[in-house]
Amino acid sequence: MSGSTTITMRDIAAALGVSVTTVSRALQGTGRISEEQVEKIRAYAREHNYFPNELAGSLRLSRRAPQRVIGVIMPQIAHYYFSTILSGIEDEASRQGYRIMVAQSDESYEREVRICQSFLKNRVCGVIVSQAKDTRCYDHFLHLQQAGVPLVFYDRICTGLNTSRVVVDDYHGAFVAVSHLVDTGCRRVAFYGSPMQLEISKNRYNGYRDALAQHGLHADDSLKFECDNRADAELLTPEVLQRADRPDAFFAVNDDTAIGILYTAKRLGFHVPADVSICGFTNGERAIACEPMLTTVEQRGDKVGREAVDVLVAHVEQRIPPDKVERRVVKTRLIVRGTTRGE
Amino acid sequence: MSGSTTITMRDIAAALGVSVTTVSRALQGTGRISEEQVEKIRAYAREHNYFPNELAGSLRLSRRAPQRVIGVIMPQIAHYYFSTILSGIEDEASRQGYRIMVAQSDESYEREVRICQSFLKNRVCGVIVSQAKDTRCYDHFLHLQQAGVPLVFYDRICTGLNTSRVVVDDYHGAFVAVSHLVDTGCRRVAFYGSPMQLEISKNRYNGYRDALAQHGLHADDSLKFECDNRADAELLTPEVLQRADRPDAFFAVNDDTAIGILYTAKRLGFHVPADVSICGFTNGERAIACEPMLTTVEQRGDKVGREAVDVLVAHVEQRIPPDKVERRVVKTRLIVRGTTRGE
DNA sequence: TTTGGGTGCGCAATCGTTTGCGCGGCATCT
DNA sequence: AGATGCCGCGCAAACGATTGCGCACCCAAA
Repeated sequence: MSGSTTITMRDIAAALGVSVTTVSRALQGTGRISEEQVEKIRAYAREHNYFPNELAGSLRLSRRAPQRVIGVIMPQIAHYYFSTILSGIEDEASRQGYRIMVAQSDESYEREVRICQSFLKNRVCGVIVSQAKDTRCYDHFLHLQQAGVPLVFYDRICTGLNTSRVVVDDYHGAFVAVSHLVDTGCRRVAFYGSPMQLEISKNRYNGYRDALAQHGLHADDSLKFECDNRADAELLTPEVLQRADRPDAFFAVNDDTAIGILYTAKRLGFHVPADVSICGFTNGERAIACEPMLTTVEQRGDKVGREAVDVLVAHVEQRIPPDKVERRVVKTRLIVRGTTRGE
Repeated sequence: MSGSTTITMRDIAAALGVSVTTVSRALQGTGRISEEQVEKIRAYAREHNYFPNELAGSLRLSRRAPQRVIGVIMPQIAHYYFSTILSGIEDEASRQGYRIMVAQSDESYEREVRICQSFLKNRVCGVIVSQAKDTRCYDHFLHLQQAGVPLVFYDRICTGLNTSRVVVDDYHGAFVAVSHLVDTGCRRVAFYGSPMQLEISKNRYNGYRDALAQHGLHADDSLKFECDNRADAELLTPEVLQRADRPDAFFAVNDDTAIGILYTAKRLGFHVPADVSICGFTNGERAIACEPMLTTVEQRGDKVGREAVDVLVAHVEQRIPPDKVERRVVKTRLIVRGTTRGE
């Protein structure tokens, strides 16, 4: 076969001596066409593996029904949490008959803007986005909205814009985790978090603080640190553990940081969890690769992705009006393992 | 603004009292239009943030130039190696001016077929795919080829089809890893691999066997096991280590399995690497989360992704004819860490 | 005054599909 | 026999953008 491009309805019509209209109606079963013709046309189409050109359809209907493609923007793809979210997005989108177009911003504002433009050009029907760290201006998101493209944020919410969003229950996750630490005998719990501008960090700190308060303890500011990766944790932890008023537990903003604390503590001769308890956040692959395995707050990325698609599709299909914002919260769950004492 | 859909050239033309043709030429700078008009039209377009409808363009040019969207099929997205590949794909595609449409087959043949159909409907210009484990029939891939859509396989190559492909150098990776084990004093190296139907497994086994042979050792069949995940490794390893002729080293097909061996060995009282050396394959997140850290063969997913896009785009842009297959191999590299003895 | 060339712009067709409307033929009812 | 209704099908417009062709105008040269 040298004919390398897909055939069109016109080709079928010509071959069978009927009009394009008849072919169209025969293929989609609408309209009054004789059984005989329908059979013949469908057979021919199957034979030459005809596929309708969605572009043409979407173009024609562009005013009424947009094409079923969702744009997805992520700061990075090769990252445990984001890749589980993406998996959830793909799964749910697929289930609802949508395809996804994916792009990573790489934490760059410029790339984010360019991605939005290309999504607009490609006529996606909606966009699911977690914004880049250095995004301060929201015009590109506004343009999408003005063009009638619904927007749903996840994980990193855009504080400057009031749109639908899906997040995990950071406050509750932190609250339960820290409660567990205190319940198992810890009295001085250190907090290793990201910069406080981030919603996530703020919420987790509040959960931490309130859990302590509920148990009659207070959050000691000298135990609150800005540290959210393993390398920094390995630099910071020795001095923290060598203080006279050293903590007997650590609550870290992610598993990576927690593992940095874990190995540093072990290297310094502390026993985990006998001397020091540690709790992370995420429950990624690493959490069960370390020794002892990490107690951590499970954050179901796949559910976040699914919910995001669900909200977005509801907007696209006008079951939720554009101006109404929907906020969904995915529950977190504490997974107790070896870095904290059993109850 | 209640006008929620993007404006078209017709809108601009109407507003400014010129023809659509003029607008088109003014915007893309082609044709003889007065400076004055060009300015006016561009200003208006910018003002109302006009974006060309790519669908219309692609439709018009469908016979000549396809739209710049690449379809990507993965068995699963939430997986370390695949997500790094996807990241590489996105990066390179973006750099070359393409967007990607991503779908996961979830290892299901039926889903794979449906994905191919929807890619055909959406008129992607090419497809990058790693096939599902239970795919035996290749018709859906053939349909893509017949429709003139170039195909590039990565990781899991389709043995029934002679297409362009990108793989990592499994043989060499295994050869170097096993050589390292022997060089550091190991004499009986066990092989934990996937079923031998898979190319990957076959190649890694051959590298293992030849490395032993080169050092005057021979591959003992009683040390070859079908075991490629942590749970199985934890079940299998105790009996292997309690044999009289037990191995003094393990070469595993992935990090997950290697970590299963590592912790099982430690639990049984063996010292790693003094008594038992272990080497994995992938160099994922887990490799540095375990203790001691894992010696492993680095497999650069991002490079695989980049190369795949590069080959595909060359096909799409006809720099490589459709019938010529291009095979690219991405180099692997041994990363020596704590589970093997230093040299 | 005619010819010629250049400039600024519009007409209309094209891509592949869907769909409102209408046309001719046949059967049925009055 | 004339009126009515249904059946099977085709015409043509529409979606948004691009482009070959040609029209009208102006200015200069003959």
